[in-house]
Amino acid sequence: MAATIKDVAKLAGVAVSTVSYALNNSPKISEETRRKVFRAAKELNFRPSGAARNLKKRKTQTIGLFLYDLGGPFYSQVIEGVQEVVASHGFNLVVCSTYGGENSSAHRFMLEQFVDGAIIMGSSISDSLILQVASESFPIVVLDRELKGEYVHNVLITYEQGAYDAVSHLIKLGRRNIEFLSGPLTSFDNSLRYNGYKRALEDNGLPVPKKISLFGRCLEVGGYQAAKVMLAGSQLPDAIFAANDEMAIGSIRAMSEIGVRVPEDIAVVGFDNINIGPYVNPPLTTIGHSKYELGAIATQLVFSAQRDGSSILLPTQLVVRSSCGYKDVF
Amino acid sequence: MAATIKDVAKLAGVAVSTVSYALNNSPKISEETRRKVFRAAKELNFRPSGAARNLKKRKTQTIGLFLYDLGGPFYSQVIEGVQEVVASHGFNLVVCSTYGGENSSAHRFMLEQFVDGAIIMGSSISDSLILQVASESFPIVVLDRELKGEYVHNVLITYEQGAYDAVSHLIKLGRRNIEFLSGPLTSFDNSLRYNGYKRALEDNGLPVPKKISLFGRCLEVGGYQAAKVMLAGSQLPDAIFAANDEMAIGSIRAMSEIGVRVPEDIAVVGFDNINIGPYVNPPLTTIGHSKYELGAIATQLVFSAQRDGSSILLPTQLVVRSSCGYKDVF
DNA sequence: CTGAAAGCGCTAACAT
DNA sequence: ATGTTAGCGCTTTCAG
Repeated sequence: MAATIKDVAKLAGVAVSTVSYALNNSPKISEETRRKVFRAAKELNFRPSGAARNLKKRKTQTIGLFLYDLGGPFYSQVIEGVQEVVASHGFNLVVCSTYGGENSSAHRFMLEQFVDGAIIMGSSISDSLILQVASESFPIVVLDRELKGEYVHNVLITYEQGAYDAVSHLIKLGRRNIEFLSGPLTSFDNSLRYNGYKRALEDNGLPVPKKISLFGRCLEVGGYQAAKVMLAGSQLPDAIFAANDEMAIGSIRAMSEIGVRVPEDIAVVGFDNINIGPYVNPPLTTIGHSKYELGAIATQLVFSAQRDGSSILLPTQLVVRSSCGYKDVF
Repeated sequence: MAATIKDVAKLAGVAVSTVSYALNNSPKISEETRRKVFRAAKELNFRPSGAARNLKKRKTQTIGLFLYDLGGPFYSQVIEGVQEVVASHGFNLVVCSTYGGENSSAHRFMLEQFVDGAIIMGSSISDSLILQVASESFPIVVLDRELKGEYVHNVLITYEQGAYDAVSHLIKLGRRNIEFLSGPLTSFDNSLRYNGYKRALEDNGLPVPKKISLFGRCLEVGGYQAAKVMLAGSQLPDAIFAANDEMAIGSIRAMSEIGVRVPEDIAVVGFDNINIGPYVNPPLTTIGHSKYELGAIATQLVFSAQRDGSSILLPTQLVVRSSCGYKDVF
């Protein structure tokens, strides 16, 4: 049985309240008593119970970051941004998966108020749940959807514009037959990217293909498979705009396997500017945005404790490498 | 003020214990009462307090995964392995950074028994802390060091052998002057890799360079910088064995910048087989090990609840791509 | 400066 | 099948 504050009090010959004060460095306690208490605590190998403290204080001093999939090249940088500012506030950060729906750790943590605030990315926590639990004592910021409510903030990225820029770039380079490698249709991000794609085509008087290629989640294999079937078609596009870099990379792999040259035969633009980008062959032209900043700003919003939900928009920028052709650099 | 179980009891016109039983689906409760309770709970927007439950039950049903840096291509797969088996036990998973030493979330969580078990990777949680807190009710598994104690388990990878294999591969391919791109000297993993390197050289009657290249943590830039200075030296090696893939990739970047050809002039082997490996140019020959399995097995060990610390050793294998030359494939 | 005591919200005997 | 009640370990008035 682990020692409690009571045991420490007994050993030190003081009251429990004194122990509590001493351990929390309250100025009320004399140096001598404090030392006695610390000695006793060490001797008993005392470790305070976080659960008891949380219960009493009705706070946990921790922020939750809830993501669908904890791996993923995209997330790692936003995690860093979050981590940094959470730590600077002296809070703890837990990152949990939303995988598993109702039974996911993230769900339980939200419901059971294990955290004092949350940053949510990915759609597997429902709007209604978020609105239900958000409150002054539990601010929430969502990263990839528009959701209005008290104590819920949004930080968004100009994905639509980014997609528009990507496709415009392709068009400027002379590509005319540009196909979209899509992520899940239910994804807000994905639809934004599709919209930008469509608008760029229309603004340039190009027809919008009704067919879009789609293979499950935005993973490398998804891009690979989608490209495989695209390549098996009768008429090849001269460019691909992928909903994200991983899919773009997958598509490049599929093409190189059958000898289609990138960018000579087919140009490729990705989205997100993940770390691998510069290393693939050819180095990937893509749309970048600051993932670190996304995390950091979101976290600041959590701490801002504003009742009125704000909505922050972060820019994207085209990052030119060579997967669209050497005219890329101009 | 959020509703408590007491409020629910009052509204439903039953005792608090009845509410508790009902909400926890105890069979003791009649269907009718259960429904009444659920209705009341819903009406009050009742959410149970995890803190109170944890305090009462002295368990949290959550496992902590403590890593130094939550991003990193290496970790993502081990996280997946952990996530999966934690979920299959119906537990929650929190992943926290050990960054910040004593004040890191990970530290606090260990100390304040926020989790029922921990998986620790990276050395910033001290051996003594681990031994201090490990117990029947708090099993710990460490992933990258040997540490014996009750309720502490190790899962290790045959890094030494992997390094041996990597360097032997290089030697078989005719390379004689092989340099080691080292990670932090304090790192257990790194020293294992160095030992394997050294042993392979010795077994083949090759001299062991006293110089090793070293630039901070095992990151891409570290490899880049280390390679830069190496390349500035008078006598170039004909091969590089990097302590991990990221450094290997960084070194390749440094070389391609000044026109040193890989593998013609200098062959490169990495370590860890991270996801990017196949995409860099040239595709990286490396030493692989199953990171998913590492996480999954570690987690099973947490749940095994054995008093005697066990130590599991996972194998590595050479994965041949083309950064060591086309004779690679044989 | 220190001690006594009242809970925080829940669970689980135990009693009915 | 349901109610009463005693804590879990801590913080924090309030008294001294």
